[in-house]
Amino acid sequence: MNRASQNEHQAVASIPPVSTVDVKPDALKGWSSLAKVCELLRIECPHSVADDVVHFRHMQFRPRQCLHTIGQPFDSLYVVNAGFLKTITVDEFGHEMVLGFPMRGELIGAESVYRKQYLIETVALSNCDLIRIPFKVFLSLGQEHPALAPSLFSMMSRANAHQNTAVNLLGAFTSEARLARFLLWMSRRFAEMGYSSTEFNLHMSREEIGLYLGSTLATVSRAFSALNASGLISVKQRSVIIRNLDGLYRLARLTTARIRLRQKSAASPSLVP
Amino acid sequence: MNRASQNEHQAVASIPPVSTVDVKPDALKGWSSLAKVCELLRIECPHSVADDVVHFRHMQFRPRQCLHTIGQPFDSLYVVNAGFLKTITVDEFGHEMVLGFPMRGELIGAESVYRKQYLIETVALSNCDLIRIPFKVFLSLGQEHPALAPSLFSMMSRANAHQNTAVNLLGAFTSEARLARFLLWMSRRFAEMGYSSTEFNLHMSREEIGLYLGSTLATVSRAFSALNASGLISVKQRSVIIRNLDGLYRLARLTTARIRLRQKSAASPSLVP
DNA sequence: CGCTACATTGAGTGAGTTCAAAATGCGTGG
DNA sequence: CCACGCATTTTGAACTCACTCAATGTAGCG
Repeated sequence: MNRASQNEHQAVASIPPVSTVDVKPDALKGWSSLAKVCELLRIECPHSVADDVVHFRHMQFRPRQCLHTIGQPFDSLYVVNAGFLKTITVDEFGHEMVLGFPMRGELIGAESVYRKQYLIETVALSNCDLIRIPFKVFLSLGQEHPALAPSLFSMMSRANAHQNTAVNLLGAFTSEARLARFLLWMSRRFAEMGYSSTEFNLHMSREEIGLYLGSTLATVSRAFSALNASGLISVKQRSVIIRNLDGLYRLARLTTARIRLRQKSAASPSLVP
Repeated sequence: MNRASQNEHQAVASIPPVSTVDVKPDALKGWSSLAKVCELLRIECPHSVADDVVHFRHMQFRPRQCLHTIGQPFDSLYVVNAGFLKTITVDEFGHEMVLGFPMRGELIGAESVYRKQYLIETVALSNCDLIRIPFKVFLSLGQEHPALAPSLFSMMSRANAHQNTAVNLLGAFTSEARLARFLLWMSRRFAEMGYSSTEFNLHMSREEIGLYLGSTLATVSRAFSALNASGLISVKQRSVIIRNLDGLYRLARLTTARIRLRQKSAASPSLVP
């Protein structure tokens, strides 16, 4: 229930270096127990295996580093312990699409199991600390600890469900509504991680957001400016402060064009137009 | 090869004509072996369990019938043996989104495992014959037949990967290019099912396609008309004949100038040197 | 203090949405 | 068999949002 880390907003603009938020202390241990992994993924970990001898190796990545590229043989899943990443795919004629932005507690690689090769490319957007789960170990866990099997399937399922929520973002037609939904969704995810739900740093560029939301760099930037001008958020570079949650919700629910920032004065009465 | 079935439109819940196309003969048996299910899903089925005593029950649905609604307790996965369906979700504001169109050989429900309740609503678009896999049985399979476990995870993974391919369709292309991609994708799926890849019946309405592709009924209809007029396809209501596959491909790769996002990964060598 | 990335903003245009009317197909019932 | 009604689809006309191109502004880094 802690509302940790108010430390980024203005701070981010001025103080760039290795944030203590991005790399938690315990990431430095180098190994994590199964219980820790389960906790990260928010799935049940039967007591019978809680003190298991199996431990998982941590791996650190720096911005722009790739975990894996498309076509590479699949061997491991990853669980994000700290940091921010993006997953992308390149279609049959070289068009790049952004599929998601994995964060703490999320599983990477679930879609690549069945083909035995990675279908996506995963790139670190910040310093990252990931827990590597060799798929062989993953399988053996299910064998040796029957009580754990349901959780393993839950892991896979959650990754799938996550994709669906992402699709929901695209349901809004106007760029501003899509961005509003995106921000609300990010807000929720930051809250789940124990960070502030109103002040956070998006670690991706405008272009990456655009590719994710199905629009362009310029449009995303304009949408940010519009939300900023209407007082719903404050945005400076990649750090965002949500000023008016209800207003954002109202905007996010708009599926259709027609009325947009016509209601901006209603959204923030404090700001005189 | 069997043509697409023109046999159903809005065959209401009054007439249950069992189509010989949509419901294959062997679907009438009522039960399927594990081997059959694996074959449908195109995953390996170890010989050791091929003659297993476990059998799965078939269920028939008629157009507009729901398999399950959102929030209902999750208990079973389904594998499509015959027929066409849609999966939808309703976001927090009541807006409906179409997530996919499951067809023969696809798994339904993978995203709902971890919450123990269905996150989606699945609706039959035609007469359907589905194989029900109670999740308890699914779990016990992994326990009793270790050799099968990898395949079970593959099933989950495939459902996930499927979602990703779907996202690819939504790239910021023109409506005609999106529709072209959609048709090519459907063509491939029909081919995989053993049907004609050039003549088939889309069982969904223009509106459902629109909700899936992120545009509107009218735009989808116009795109159909344009493709029809250009001779790439012939379309009459929901039945489509692909006349010029190469032309469709050319159109599908056509992008309203969306390029770039140059990748310069610091560590792993990327696809393009 | 440059350099290079990224972000903001402007102007013009085309594509897609909206609203609305007409047309088509299909089932029902006269 | 045809007339009618309903649902879906097609098409038209106006509007406007978002894309493209391009210039300017702002960080961050050597």
